Amino acid sequence: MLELAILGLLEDQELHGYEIRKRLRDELGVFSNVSFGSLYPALSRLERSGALEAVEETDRPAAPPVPMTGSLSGERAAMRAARTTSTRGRRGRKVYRITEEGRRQFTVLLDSDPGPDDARSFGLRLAFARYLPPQARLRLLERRRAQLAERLSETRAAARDAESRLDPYARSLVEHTTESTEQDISWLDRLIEAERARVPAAPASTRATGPAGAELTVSTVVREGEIR
Amino acid sequence: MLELAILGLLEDQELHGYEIRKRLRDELGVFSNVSFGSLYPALSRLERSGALEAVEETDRPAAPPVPMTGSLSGERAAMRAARTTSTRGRRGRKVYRITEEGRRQFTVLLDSDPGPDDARSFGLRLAFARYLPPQARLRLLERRRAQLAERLSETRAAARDAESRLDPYARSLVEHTTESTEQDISWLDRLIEAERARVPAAPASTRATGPAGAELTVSTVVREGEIR
DNA sequence: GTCATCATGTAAGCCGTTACATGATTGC
DNA sequence: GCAATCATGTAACGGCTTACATGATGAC
Repeated sequence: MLELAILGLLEDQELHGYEIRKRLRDELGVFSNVSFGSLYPALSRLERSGALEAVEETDRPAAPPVPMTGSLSGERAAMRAARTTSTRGRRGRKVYRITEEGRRQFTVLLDSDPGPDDARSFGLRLAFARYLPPQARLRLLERRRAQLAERLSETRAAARDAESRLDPYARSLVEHTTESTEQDISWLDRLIEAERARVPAAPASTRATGPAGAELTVSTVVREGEIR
Repeated sequence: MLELAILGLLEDQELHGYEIRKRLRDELGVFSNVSFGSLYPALSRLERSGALEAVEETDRPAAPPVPMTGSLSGERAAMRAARTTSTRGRRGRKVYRITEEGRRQFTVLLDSDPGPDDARSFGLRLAFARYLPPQARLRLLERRRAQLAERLSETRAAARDAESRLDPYARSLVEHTTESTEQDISWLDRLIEAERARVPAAPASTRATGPAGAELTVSTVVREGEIR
């Protein structure tokens, strides 16, 4: 999940760790305040797996790759020079760039079914939906809709059973959750409709017409970024 | 969190593990499908800490306390007898009962501030709100409201900055999330109002009148139980 | 000079998960 | 007899958190 988010951010531009954290918080809303304790190890993993390549930033933006020399003193000197000469001396920040392999991994991650989907992973995928081919985009939306619909009907069945012994607080909670889910579903319906209009040549897949049209009143929307 | 949920369920009645799992799923909605891998260890911990006491179920519901004798063979025999004689022979289920110490722990857990509150923990606490004294109930609601309000204004600020580079999908996501949060907040406002009406002798605390009245358009409701 | 912010990282731990192992009871 | 459900547990692992350690730079 975190790796998906990182790769997605780096699709657009190269960034260093600290900045990635900011974007995750402000841009994506998801992962409000990822901790460095999980961010930096994730970056290392991605680098080891060949999805990212890191460049010690020397001076100006878009500096030449500067392959690691192994000569520490040399690199220190370069850094010091950069510091004195230019815009603003920065500590050696590690700027990450996505590789072809990384792009491939991103596509795979983005399009894979996360099983019992939670809101966060859906929110994240939707935020990167522009990188998905139209049919995959539609599949993402429909999958989510189906899950919410199923949840909603289960919740309703359970609520019918337990309603009598529910106190006002629990009841209000259940009702509010149900309403929210319903709104999430109708939001998804709008997105799905818009998406179908954009791709009228939709190869009427069995999945799309089957369970999706069955019932209309399901829900539980995005609500990622809840953890803070 | 799990322990809070378990203690809350057992406030009402004694239950065995398998049944607790069901209730967690159907009644509370939270923890849809807690795994046994976390449920049973949690029960053991609670028992060790003295919050629960376990009785091997012998036969009829509401069997006499049957203090542990230490004589395994004796208990086994009782079980076997029960199996043959009565309603339906069951495997030796371990029925848990909350102790006074457990009730104390429950109260503490329920009323403690879970720091950066996530939706799940709020939902859970609200479901057990009947066990809270009125002022604590009000505090819970106001705390949650304040958190949502803060989140909302942060999201809005971030959205203003980043709006230009947001594609339609991300933008729709942000908008929908914002709306949901607003609705969550107004739901909370209704609950708070109702609560204040019930306790007109509210000792006008500084926390209540200060930040809570500042802005009206914040939100992000319950949405627990998302993980399934 | 010292404080806030930027910047990177490690270590330990929490809280949950899946997968595995076991076995009794009920219904077909 | 066999499968589904009830019932309890252990082991390994996952993904994130907090707390800690370190240090540069810029503003006051």
